[in-house]
Amino acid sequence: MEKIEYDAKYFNPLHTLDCGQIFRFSEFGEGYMVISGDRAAYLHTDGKTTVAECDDGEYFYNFFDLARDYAEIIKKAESFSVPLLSRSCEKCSGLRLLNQQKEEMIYSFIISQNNNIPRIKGIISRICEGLGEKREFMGRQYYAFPTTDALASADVEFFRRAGCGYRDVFLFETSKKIKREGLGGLENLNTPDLKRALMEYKGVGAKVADCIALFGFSKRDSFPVDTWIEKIYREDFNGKLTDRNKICDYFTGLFKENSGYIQQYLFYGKRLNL
DNA sequence: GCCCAGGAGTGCA
DNA sequence: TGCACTCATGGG
Repeated sequence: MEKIEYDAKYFNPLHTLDCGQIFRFSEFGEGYMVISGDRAAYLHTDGKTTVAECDDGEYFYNFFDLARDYAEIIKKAESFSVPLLSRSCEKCSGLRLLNQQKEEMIYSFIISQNNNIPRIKGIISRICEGLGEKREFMGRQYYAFPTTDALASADVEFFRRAGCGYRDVFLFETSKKIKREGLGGLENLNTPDLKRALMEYKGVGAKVADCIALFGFSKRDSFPVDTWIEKIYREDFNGKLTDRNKICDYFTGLFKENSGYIQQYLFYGKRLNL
């Protein structure tokens, strides 16, 4: 077991896990058990130091984005002098963006469309239980995210039974496309090209593509626009546009390479009613 | 019963 | 291109 320690001011387990970027975690011990792909980690903090315990330290060091200097990002974010953003930076400075698994993000965010977070978590969990390998971590059982082949072997009814609703066909077709083509063609694309390529998947529109690019491909110049961001745009930026694509262009033009980080601070801050 | 949830596909003007 | 309609499902 490896142990990673980090200053809690810039690594808060709750804020990092609860902000809507990840759906596979649960309360465990004094903190949380976090699952990514087929790996697990135990994340906890005493308020001074945050600790991640895991079998693969290198993987989770990257997963938790620990090479990135968040003090720098927050300083930049506060320079925009947007009250909501500054309040969020102050209270949620420990929110880190995760570097997650590409395939897992594609499925997760297709499921997320027109859906709520508790239900999304339940659906993903049932898909993993149905098709993923059983594993154990620190005495607790969990299921790995299914392999490409396992997902492609499932029929439409499997996804329906997992509670996906009308998204069952999207997931079914996505599984076939990934098995057929792999994800290699999505490597080394710039963000606009990646976004276009992701939107070739059924059930992936602009917003979902931005989430996959941001969390799965570490494209921090992405800025997903959902119902909450629309609300923030109107109420906190006095914006008048209604077209989500144009709202996205507005924010990425403003925040540039820090768009993704700032989007999360805004999104989470608004949801916490800061 | 209603409305909403980290929206997107489809058809029609 | 723009816009309305529809799509399961669970929670408040």
